[in-house]
Amino acid sequence: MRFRLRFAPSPTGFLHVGGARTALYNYLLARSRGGDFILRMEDTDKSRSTEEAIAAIMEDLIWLGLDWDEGPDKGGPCGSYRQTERLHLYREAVDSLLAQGKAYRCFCEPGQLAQSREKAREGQVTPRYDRRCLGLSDEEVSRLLKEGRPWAARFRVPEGKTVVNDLIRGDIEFDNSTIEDFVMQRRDGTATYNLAVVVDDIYMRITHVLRGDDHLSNTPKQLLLYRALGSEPPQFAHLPMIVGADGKPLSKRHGDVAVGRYREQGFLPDAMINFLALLGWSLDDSTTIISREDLIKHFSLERVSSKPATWDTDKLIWMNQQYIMALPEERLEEEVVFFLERAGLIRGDDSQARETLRRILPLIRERMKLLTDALPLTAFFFQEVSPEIGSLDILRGEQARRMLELSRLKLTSADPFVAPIIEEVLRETASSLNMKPKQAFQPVRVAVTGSRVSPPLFESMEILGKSRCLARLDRALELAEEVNL
RNA sequence: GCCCCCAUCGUCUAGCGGCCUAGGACACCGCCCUUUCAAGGCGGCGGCGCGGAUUCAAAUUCCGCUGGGGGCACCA
Repeated sequence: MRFRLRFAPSPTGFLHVGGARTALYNYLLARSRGGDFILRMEDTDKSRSTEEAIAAIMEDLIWLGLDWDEGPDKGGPCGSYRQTERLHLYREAVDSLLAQGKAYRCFCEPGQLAQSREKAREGQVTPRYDRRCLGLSDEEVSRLLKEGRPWAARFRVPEGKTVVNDLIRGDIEFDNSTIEDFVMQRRDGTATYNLAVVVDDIYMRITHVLRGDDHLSNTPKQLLLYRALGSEPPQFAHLPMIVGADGKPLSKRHGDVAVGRYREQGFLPDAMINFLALLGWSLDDSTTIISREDLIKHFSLERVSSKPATWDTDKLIWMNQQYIMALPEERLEEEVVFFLERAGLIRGDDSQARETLRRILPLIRERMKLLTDALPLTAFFFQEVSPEIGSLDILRGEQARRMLELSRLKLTSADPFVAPIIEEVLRETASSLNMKPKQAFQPVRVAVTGSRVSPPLFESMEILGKSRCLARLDRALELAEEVNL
């Protein structure tokens, strides 16, 4: 049997990291078994679903490298991949269930139902539909229908027990008496989530459903529906939720939850995938960095944890740094150019700037945790600097002034103006002034880079070039004058 | 109130009865290297929620408790 899995988000917002992990696990299982990965939009909630959200979700999935075989944008053999375009299928299912007596029409007013539900809650009683419309006679039903009274279709939950055979948790038994006759079709004729997923998954021949834990208690309802519709249900696996530090489901309160936000902050998709994969799954007792290929090769449900995982941005950051350090030169350049260009520091088609950047990259790559870290580390190459407020005091004092003055003078005759020579000159200067290297180089660093934290000084100076270095030393000298007043 | 899930260092986890004086990674703290910051090296801190039971032997099995979470919609 060919594995067919799907990711079915409701397009009411951006792709959430939890959703991304669900998508990833579905993707990995499909790919590891040579199956299909399908994208389907659960947009039956018309009031909250938007086209922008559909586009945004697809964009984020593409960024993550989770490509699908069938989906709203590329179609496929199983009809439309948006629920709003499959309404007729749900209607047919309801009609058939109605005809078989496995479902019935409910004419109750939603408002009234909500009211009695409230009352039940207050009375600390389990709220459940009282099946009052199940008792309606055929005559009454046709009379109400003739009157044009709106109705919803409820599924008639049979007696007995329903067991969910979860691939991660094992068998979970539910007593059907704890399940109410749920609505499958609203009075406006649209299908409800439980009906729509089941019909779609049957129709799309989905073999495995991997989804969040929060759907576990919906599963028996869906199992009942499969049975009533005469279909073999897929295999289910409920993934533990991703939670915040307080153990509550991850939400905006905990920080960024939108995949797009991580992209903007300079995270690499590969790092994100690696991190997400390990949030609930492990290969063995020691693997932390694992490639997509290996993920596909080794992913299995048996090694998925059943315990909720806490989102840990620190670990994601560390992982991102690992990926930045391992990125091939050209790739790193591309990624960094994107951010530098966006910040207005360079133009992507400026070949001279690109050349400079290529020389800087080796100096900064192990200093970057995020791609955006390249900005403060490279800005001084592309624009004039004025020492930050916090660094001004480095220029203060007689020692600093003399170091700047002397090195300015000696550097004039440094030829060629390359790192080893620059270093030699500066070290000699420092020792002639009886200064420790650390103490002596900081003023120079601030003068040249504008900051007390920078890429390696001598190499940076070489790349910057002699004239600009001398000019910056001059400026710093002037500044030092002012600071000392 | 009812149903369901979960429980190893602060965090992600390994562990599927003896290999565990519980292993790895992140974070944290030292030290080394060092022109700043990183990177790197070395070392350290730190955990089986509690109580029963089974067994020669339990982190590992069973039961109870406690704690956390999810669900109980004409939302998905």
